[in-house]
Amino acid sequence: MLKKKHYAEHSRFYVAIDCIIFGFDKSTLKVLLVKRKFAPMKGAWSLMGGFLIDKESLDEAAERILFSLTGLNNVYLEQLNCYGDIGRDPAARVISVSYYALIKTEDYNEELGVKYGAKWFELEKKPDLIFDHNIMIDKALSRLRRKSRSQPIGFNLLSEKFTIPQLQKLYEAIHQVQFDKRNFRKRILSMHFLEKLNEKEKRASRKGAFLYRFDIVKYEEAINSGFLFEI
Amino acid sequence: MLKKKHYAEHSRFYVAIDCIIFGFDKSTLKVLLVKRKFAPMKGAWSLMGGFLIDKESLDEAAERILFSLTGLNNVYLEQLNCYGDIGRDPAARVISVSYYALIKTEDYNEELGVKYGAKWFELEKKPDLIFDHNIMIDKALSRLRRKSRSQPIGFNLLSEKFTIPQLQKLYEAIHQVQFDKRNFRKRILSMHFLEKLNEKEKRASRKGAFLYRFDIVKYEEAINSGFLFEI
DNA sequence: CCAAAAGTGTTCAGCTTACACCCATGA
DNA sequence: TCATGGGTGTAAGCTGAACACTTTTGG
Repeated sequence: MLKKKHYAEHSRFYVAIDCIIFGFDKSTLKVLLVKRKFAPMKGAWSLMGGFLIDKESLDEAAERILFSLTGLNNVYLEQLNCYGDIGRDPAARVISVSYYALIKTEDYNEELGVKYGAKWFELEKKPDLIFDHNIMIDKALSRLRRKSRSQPIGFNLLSEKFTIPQLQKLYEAIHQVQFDKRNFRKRILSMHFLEKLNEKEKRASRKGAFLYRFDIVKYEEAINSGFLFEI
Repeated sequence: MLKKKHYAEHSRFYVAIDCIIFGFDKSTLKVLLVKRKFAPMKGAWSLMGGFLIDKESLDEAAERILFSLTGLNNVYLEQLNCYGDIGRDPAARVISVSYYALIKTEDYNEELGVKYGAKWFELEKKPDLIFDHNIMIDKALSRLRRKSRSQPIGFNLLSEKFTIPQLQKLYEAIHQVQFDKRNFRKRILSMHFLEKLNEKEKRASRKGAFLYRFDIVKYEEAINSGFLFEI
């Protein structure tokens, strides 16, 4: 069998997945980190990760690893980069594929994370991480910033129902800028894919703010008729 | 040794690199494909690829593989995605990392490519490729389109010296749109990082067009003082 | 002298930005 | 009644898009 011989000549490598898990809490963007449970760098802060197994694709591996920490399925999850420098993991040659996830912090079950020593960190206050995980987070943040401007992925970080001020705070946290609230509301509502509900959120103010819902059907319709999302 | 045990439990995988090599020829964007030399799918068209070896990083592997086909070093090369679906290569489980390269077709040595059966294809006229290589090209093209609008990577596809009409044709080929030549020239020259030379390119017209050179120093200066490249 | 590509300014519309005051409510 | 955040409209400046004629020169 020529083909088997051709493949068999080559080396094989451990392949791992590392997940950058973003969450949003009132007004700050956070990342979920875990305490590493085995050597090398045991006890250090790291991204949640795990090794690829034979019976799953990369995307499936990322879903499995995300689920094992958060208990969440059907989460926004996107592949980022592949890291393969020779010494990146001092214990063995490991090729690692990074994914980032956007989750609703309210859905995240604190209890489950305990066994991994998981903790949310504001991005500016995160500890130094093992290997190239700091770089992974930097790149994930760049991607989130870029992509959230041209695609409505930010909604994955909010609850189903949210107010316009909450949405504005989210974009301000992601992009580290301040927006004028009149202009922001005008821009977002002019896109006509937020459905206004007859409910108010009253935790943040005495007056209360109307709740909205992202209407994916209207969004798709708009996109198909040439509309461009842009924040 | 606990750590060794932990790693050794896991499977290892073949890791490959596939290169999407873009070139630009007068007015069309092209991709360089090769005839596959071994089973499975022997004789079919594919991207240039190769297996990762122990002593090199992913980037080094991509450089080596690109060099083996084109004889070129110091080429614009950027990692794209990682492909790991279970059946993507029917012969074995292979995790493949795609890279795209932007080369100057004038530098490419036709002779070297012969041994791989390499051939340039216009994107619309390319044959069907093996495995997921068609998807890899689609994604590479999306990335090239997006990135060439906000970063001056397009110049990697032109010779050192080029005319404004050549540059315009390049952007028209990448983005599949027509630009108004007055607006295009105005926009590109207002950025002040093209150096006008005292030479004319006279192959394309009787009048001849002035040659320009991309001045990376001026470009960096502009970027550092807040300028945003945008086409 | 003519064909073929290079080169050159201005105008208008639409979008982005800046900006200040009233409203509703719980404590 | 007052403090707090929610909600609203308009004007000015700027940017992007549309548009036509002259220049050069080899054949």
